Amino acid sequence: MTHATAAFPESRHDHADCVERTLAAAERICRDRQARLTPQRRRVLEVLLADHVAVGAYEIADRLAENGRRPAPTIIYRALDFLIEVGLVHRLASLNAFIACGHPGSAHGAQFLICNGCGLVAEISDPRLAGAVAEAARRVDFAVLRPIVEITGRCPACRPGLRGRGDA
Amino acid sequence: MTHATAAFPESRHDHADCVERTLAAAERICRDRQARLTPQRRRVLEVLLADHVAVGAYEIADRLAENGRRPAPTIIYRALDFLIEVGLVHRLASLNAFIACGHPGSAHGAQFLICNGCGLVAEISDPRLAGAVAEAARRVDFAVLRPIVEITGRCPACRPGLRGRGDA
DNA sequence: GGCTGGTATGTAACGGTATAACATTTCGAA
DNA sequence: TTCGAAATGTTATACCGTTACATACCAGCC
Ligand SMILES: [Zn+2]
Ligand SMILES: [Zn+2]
Ligand SMILES: [Zn+2]
Ligand SMILES: [Zn+2]
Repeated sequence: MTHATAAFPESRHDHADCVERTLAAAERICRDRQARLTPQRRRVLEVLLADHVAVGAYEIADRLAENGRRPAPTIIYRALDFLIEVGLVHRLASLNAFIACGHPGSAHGAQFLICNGCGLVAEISDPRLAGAVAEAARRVDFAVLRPIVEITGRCPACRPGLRGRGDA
Repeated sequence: MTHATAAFPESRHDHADCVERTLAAAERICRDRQARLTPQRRRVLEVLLADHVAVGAYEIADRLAENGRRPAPTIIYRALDFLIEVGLVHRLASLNAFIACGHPGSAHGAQFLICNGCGLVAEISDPRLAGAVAEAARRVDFAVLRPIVEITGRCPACRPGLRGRGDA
């Protein structure tokens, strides 16, 4: 099992590198799109990259306040709109919160596993799940525009009876 | 194609009967559970049954205001909590709104197709889709508690190039 | 009947989420 | 340099949902 495919980032994964690579990708994606990753927008993205947990807009404002003035909600929402538009951030409807995209750049259907123990959010892109959604819609002649799949539950680390995965 | 299995209620379906049967089922379900379907709660359910569209809590209050005083939000939310608890109502996270359950009584995983043209919401209970969710979670060792599947799109009636379904 | 405790309803205030409307600044291209 | 578009800033407001506490209703029991 490689790190890249693990749905839940291991606690020991090199998060500094994780952040750095995502920011580099963000810069590249925005350049390619001729979209401007301004300092504001970048700061919002950095907040979301700080950990693999969904963060609300007001919480983002609070964190940005730590070095400077607290931006008004509208500032945050505009930055988020931009980041979502270019595919760097996803909104989690069930949490009213936002999270950095786990694999930006490639067009992808995303589904989310949300741990209600530690708050970790895993973004998966499961073609079979996406296919099942498409198929269910097709069966009733429904044209899909925006499929939302958000699964709340418990991540492996937050289960009491946690046993090894057999690869240790 | 029978009415009972059509995901999107045909405009010509006998909605009065649809409401009546659901209310009867609601009475029975509450009796079985020794839960009290009080007039308040029943009125909220009736608002949600008025059509197959999701309704927000404040909108429910507005509609109840038409015959009497407008109940405070907390009244509405308490009724909704009750109705959700006994399985008569679902909450749609992506709309911050509520809808009457399409097939109350039987335990069922539900997925929702939400038309952004007419607002109609179809509740489906697709075992293959539910299975795909369970399988995707299992693959990453995630214990599912509450799977949310809400698919926004266009219902057959709201598509411009609508062609017959072959059964007309 | 009258107590009593649990359930349901009523009321007021508040907190969290998101947008509207409008002013100002920044930036890149002509 | 001028100009228009994009981005940011400011204020106010709308919408969604909860907290805290008071009151009313409805058993079962004395
Ligand atoms: Zn993504
Ligand atoms: Zn966890
Ligand atoms: Zn109906
Ligand atoms: Zn429609």
